[in-house]
Amino acid sequence: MPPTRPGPNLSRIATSLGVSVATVSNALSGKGRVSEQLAERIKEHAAELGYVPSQAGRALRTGRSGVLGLVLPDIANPLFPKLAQAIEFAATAAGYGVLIADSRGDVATQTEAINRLVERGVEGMVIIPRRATRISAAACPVAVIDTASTPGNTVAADHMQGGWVIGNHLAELGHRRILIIGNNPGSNVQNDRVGGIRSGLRPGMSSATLWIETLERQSGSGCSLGLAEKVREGYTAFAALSDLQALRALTELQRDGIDVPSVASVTGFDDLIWSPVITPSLTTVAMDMHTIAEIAISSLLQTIQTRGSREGVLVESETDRVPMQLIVRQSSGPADPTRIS
Amino acid sequence: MPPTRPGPNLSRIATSLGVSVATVSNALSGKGRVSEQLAERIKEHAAELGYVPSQAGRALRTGRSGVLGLVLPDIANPLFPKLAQAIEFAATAAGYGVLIADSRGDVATQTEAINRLVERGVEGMVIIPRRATRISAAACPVAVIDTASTPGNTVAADHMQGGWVIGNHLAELGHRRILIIGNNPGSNVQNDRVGGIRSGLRPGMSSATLWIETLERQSGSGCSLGLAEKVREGYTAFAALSDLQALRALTELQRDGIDVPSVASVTGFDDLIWSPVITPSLTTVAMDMHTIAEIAISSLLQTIQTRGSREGVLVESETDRVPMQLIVRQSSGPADPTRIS
DNA sequence: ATACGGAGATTAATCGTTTAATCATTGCGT
DNA sequence: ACGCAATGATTAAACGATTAATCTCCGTAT
Repeated sequence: MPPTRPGPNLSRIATSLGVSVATVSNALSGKGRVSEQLAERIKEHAAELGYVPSQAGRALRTGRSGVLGLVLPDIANPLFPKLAQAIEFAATAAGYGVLIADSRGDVATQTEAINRLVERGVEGMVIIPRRATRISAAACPVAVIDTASTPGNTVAADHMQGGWVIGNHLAELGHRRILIIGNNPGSNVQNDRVGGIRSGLRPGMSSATLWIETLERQSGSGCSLGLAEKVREGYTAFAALSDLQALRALTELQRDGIDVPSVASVTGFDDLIWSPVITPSLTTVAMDMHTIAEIAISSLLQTIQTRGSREGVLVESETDRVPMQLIVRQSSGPADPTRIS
Repeated sequence: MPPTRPGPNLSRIATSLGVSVATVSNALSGKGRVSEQLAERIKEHAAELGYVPSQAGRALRTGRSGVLGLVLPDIANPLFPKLAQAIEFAATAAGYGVLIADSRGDVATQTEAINRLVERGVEGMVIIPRRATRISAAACPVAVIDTASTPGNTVAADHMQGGWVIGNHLAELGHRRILIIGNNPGSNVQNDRVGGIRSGLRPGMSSATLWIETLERQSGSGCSLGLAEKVREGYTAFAALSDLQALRALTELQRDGIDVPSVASVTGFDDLIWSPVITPSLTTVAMDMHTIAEIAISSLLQTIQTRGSREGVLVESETDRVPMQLIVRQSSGPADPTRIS
């Protein structure tokens, strides 16, 4: 009982016009030798019938599914919407579909998710690895988006440079003591950002780093970061490694009656959805997701074309880091001259 | 030049074991009549060779692609990660893959995105419609997740009840004047929430509604909401229709030196990522994404099974609204007795 | 002895598309 | 006229999996 498919197919168009299937295929794809008029007639008729080619049939014949996989091991990451959108856009522009797979943070599930994608016949995939998990080559070309210092990284924002931009920005505003607020010391991205920030500081400036996960392991999750105390100690700027942590810092400061930015400046990373709308709006650096996705997809597709879609390769690209852009808003300002030591 | 596919297929296994393809297929699917021992041998050998069935071949023959579509017309919505995760989880559990499509807010693009999914052979799709766009039945079963008052809605959080819970919560805290803060008056979801909140208020309480988009059209985007003034007017509670607006309200109040919650309470909707970590942490109501996704997927699959995957139907489910759950945190508290009129 | 039944396997058709190979027709140069 | 090439179309063979139909034994009942 082969299920009778209702949609028109090549053969239906063919018999209906009294020509052969091959001719119809050629006419629609513009590949073989078909006369102008006939090709035109065929196209018209196909459109009339609302013909949509069966991806299944095509995939079977050509071995190309026209689908890429997107693996998100850390889907809770709030920058995911932008990323997914950019990837989907780039893939769609190239005529590909995007199959998502989520591993909910679990490494075993990640492997399984990758396998599922392979079974579904993806020609390649884009992986945003969860914290420093090493991607063992899958059964197809893989593009990794993480950070330049991650081995096997294909392309990513230039987190170092982004850090530098922030460090430099705070330096120019006259800040001397900077507290860097990160989430997890095991993250390659966050470490690169820390390094970047430090490289942007001037002689005479000092910085310390506060890791929230470490703190919360002692004081419980959702605990105070003790920033008011830090302010008393002389810190005038808080450079968070993500807008989420920046938000946490900002609200804590405000709650404790410390004005931002007149008393202390706060900066973030990634330009997440809330950054423009909070008060004060958040100074941050944005990744150029569009370009990153573009590069990831195009080098992925190039690898697929040259080496086939069944070989497990880590895709490389000429441009492996894309500059981040500083967005100055209201949360950063000149250091209070009365408070700098 | 049919590209030679490297992976083992049924026929390779068959010849390698000296049996027929059909037998191998039967053994692996457990369908036909194959002796115990032979079936065992075949399975072993298949596993050894790392056989993965070609979805293309299977899809072509059976007409079932094993793939569902997820249409997100407003992918920038920060609740997307949770949603995508829940949908992907439910679909994976049912043995389906999830193809995403984004229409970037554009209605024309939305139609095109739906068509692309159909071309890719999805058996059905889940659509989260952008603001009140009516989903004209596509060429396959469609489950809509929006709100109960949307015609054609399959399942959604019970936004009315969620609103009621918030209204009731504020009433119990002794608030009298409530300002409801929404984004867009054209959103079904937001309107249901407004109605819900009002229904939770007690006699003697009053509420007004502030639509941010309307305000921004006059005063420019990112403008102040003028909440300090509202506080002076006697409002003691601000009920935002989304955590994003709640965050905006909260930071604006704090910036203006108004303490939350001792002077004014703030509540949100959706329990977005930042709600637990800001200071004060945000009182909100959460959607049960897991259950919603579960219901959407299972009724979608049921429709596909009974009516086939080529008929454009709006899927219905017995349970069309899933209760929301109040999460009381620090941003809401008793109304200041000296300030209630 | 013959027919029957059933288990265990194979044959072959089919899904829809692509494409190399082939065939038929016509025009054109010598 | 005859061969040759170009053009326009057809034939047929895949791709890989599924499945209805068929075939082959072999044991057993009539």
